[in-house]
Amino acid sequence: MQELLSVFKALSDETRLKMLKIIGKGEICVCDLVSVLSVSQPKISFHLNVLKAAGLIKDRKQGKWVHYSINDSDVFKRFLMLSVLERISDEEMNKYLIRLEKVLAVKNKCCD
Amino acid sequence: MQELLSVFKALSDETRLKMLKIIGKGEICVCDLVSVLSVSQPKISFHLNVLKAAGLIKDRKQGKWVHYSINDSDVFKRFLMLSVLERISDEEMNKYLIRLEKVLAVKNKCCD
DNA sequence: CAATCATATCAAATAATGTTTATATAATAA
DNA sequence: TTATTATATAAACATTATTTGATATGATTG
Repeated sequence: MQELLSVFKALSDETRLKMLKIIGKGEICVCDLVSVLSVSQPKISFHLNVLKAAGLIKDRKQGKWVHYSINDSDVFKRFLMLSVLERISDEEMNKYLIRLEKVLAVKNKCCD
Repeated sequence: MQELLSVFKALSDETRLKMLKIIGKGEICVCDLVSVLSVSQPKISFHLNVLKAAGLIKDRKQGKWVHYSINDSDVFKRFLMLSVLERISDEEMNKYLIRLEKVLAVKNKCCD
């Protein structure tokens, strides 16, 4: 039951759902998440930890950077997340998705 | 997004998951939930409220009693709950399920 | 009607989570 | 090696959620 609880707790926060929505678009590093969502870096790190502890995302270290992506090793969690992301309209994420586009376009600034 | 959050928040508490597991066995009144889970009545009422506000359960008043049951009007929520209940082993619920049997057997004590 | 029972609600106490600010670490670049 | 960059962590603080104990409400029974 505790593992299940950790997954629901991880999904019980607006910032984390937004983060998942962004991470769901593709692997992304911490600094890019920070600028896309424009929240403080320690805050992002804190929430990344919660999501990772719940097994929803995984990380990959590369030099100074840490890239996070959806952890698809567990079918139930993956299904849960996808059905969730589907339920968050792109409309209410628009602001962030636009910034994501920009960040991905200017990929030289960070993470490469 | 807020509605989705309310569902996950509702599912983020051990007492509430246990309650859902019991309610999932069939409609049950507050006093029976209290004795099956042996937690205080205001606590049960509080959590019933959270579950109901999230649209996971519904109530039915009958005289002094209020009977709660799974709200199956929303397919996604229902699916979510069922897949959750499936993941909580009957083993870790055994203690409560035994008490539930007893309560249902002596149905005259309460709720009829 | 008075007493009792089932449930809800409220305020206060407590516990759990999230946020901020400052600092640490580890990799890289100068 | 020193400076810089990306990320993590820790301590203090703020916010939110849960629990408790007391009381209210509304139905029922005697």
